[in-house]
Amino acid sequence: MKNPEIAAIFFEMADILEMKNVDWKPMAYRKAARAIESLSEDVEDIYNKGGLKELEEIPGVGEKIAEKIEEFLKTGKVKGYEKLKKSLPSGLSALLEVPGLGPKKAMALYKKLKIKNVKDLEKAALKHEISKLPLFKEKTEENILKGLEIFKKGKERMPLGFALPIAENIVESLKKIKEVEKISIAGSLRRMKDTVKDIDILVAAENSLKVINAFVALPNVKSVIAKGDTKSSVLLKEGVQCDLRVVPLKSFGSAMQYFTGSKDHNIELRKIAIGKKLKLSEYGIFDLKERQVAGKTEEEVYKKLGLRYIEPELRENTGEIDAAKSSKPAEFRDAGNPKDFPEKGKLPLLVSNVNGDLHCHSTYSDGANTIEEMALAAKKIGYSYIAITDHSKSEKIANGVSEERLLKKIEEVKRLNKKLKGIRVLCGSEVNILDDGSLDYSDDILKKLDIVIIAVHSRFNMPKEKITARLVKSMQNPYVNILAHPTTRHFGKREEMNIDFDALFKAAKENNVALEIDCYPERMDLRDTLVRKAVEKGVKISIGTDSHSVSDLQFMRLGVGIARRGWCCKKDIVNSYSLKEMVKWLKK
DNA sequence: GCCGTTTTCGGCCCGACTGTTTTCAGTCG
Repeated sequence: MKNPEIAAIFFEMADILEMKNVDWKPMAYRKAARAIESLSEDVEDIYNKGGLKELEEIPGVGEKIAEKIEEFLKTGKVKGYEKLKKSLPSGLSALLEVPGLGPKKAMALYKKLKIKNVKDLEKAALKHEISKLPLFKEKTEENILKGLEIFKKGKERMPLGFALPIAENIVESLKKIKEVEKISIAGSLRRMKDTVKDIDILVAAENSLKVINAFVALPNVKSVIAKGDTKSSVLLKEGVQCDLRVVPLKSFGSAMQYFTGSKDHNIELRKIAIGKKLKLSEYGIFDLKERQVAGKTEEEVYKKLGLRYIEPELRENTGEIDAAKSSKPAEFRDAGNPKDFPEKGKLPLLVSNVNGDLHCHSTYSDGANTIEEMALAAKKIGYSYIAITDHSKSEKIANGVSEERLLKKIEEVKRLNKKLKGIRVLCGSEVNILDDGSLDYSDDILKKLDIVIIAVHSRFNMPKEKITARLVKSMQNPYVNILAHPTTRHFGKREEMNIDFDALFKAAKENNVALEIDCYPERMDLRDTLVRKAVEKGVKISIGTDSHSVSDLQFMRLGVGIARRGWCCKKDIVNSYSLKEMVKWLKK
């Protein structure tokens, strides 16, 4: 997968061009980079399929950028990029990643103080050399030091599952202020992106200053980055930045729309507004005479632009705006006709909840709670069923279950199902996929289980053909129901395995094996864009929490968010089935 | 450099905060 590498080149080209004071090109390169970054398909596959023409189908990629991609794929280099890089010292463009430093200041620092990288910058700031410059005073120097702190901390994005509770706590605290009329999480957090750079919170209030003052005084605020009349940014002790914005109630809808993003989605909406001789901003939709014609609710904003309401998870400018132009209501994806859905010009009616959890551990392997405790917790959530899928025998480090203990577990689950009312325990296992694609238990054992999940837990770095063949073979076993965390990525630890996804999806469909969205915050695997591709091909998805304790069961909402970002309807998600439908599906 | 139901040329989203300024440039989201 060369997409991240290619996107990085274009991002850096944009940075360098910006420092050289070139207009518009940086914007163009960044737009293309963002588009390439969020593609589910490998750019190389796209090129092999249809050459330059096919590359130009990527939004933001035109003739010139397509040629550069071709050049990279053929030679591993982009001459234009090498030339740009040589024109400035290496490391200089990294200065732009320091909050508060943009192209202008970075260039001035380079020219006047020969600051070539982040290290030089820190040295100069600590020696108070920067404040001696004409354009930079003490305050600027202080801010650069603050920016350096954020730069060091904020290099990695925070997983959604960590950021969401932090944001919810802040919302709960601010709700107690009587001036707060409305409050909501916005930004990529509201769009349920798997990782976030910061936390955005929006408040409707007349007296904005009271709210801002309360915000910066919250106990988990480490330092204040900016504080104005309607807007403030702070660094939280948890190591993530949090932005608060306060608007009047009459603008709350358009502000929600604006601060939810994504950036590309918003730009498209503003273009639509201009086409209708309107202006869209966070304060509302305005006509030529600056009269507000919409903005109190988000629904109103989309309606005024001639669009159906678009769920936050879909707002990535990847076809949702065209789909929302249709007069047709959103619809369930038709499971019998996957090729044509979602029908062009139609929004999907997104999945919103599930009936059970199909990936959980108990004290039989490495879980913290007994099967009964897990079952009762699932019942409390309102589920109809829960699958207890402990590790198989070769997963020694996680107390993998021997055949003998597995037979005992089957008996225990039978007893429990007689005792428990209102929840059905499915006895299963998360079975290791061995190097050659065979499974860790014999078929004789597997057929005794209610549900079989399979997963890779070793040898992640096989070449593409080998890992793909391994996965395909494992899915061909007739007792297998779900492939868990298909790519085995782990934020900050492990990249996705090198898989031929077309082959994977084909095998999943042919063998009626669901692909899992593992909800563990560091995994979130399968990722959103691949989920979308999978369901477009008619592959079923299972959302599993991979719970190792009762409290982990709450991760389900994270996986549901990813499913929604993957345009999943109820019919695409196997654990939205009723117990009866589930039992039928498990029989294959 | 990209893009087109006003355009193949001439546009390119819009507004807040900060610092060093007496009206604005730079940066951010």
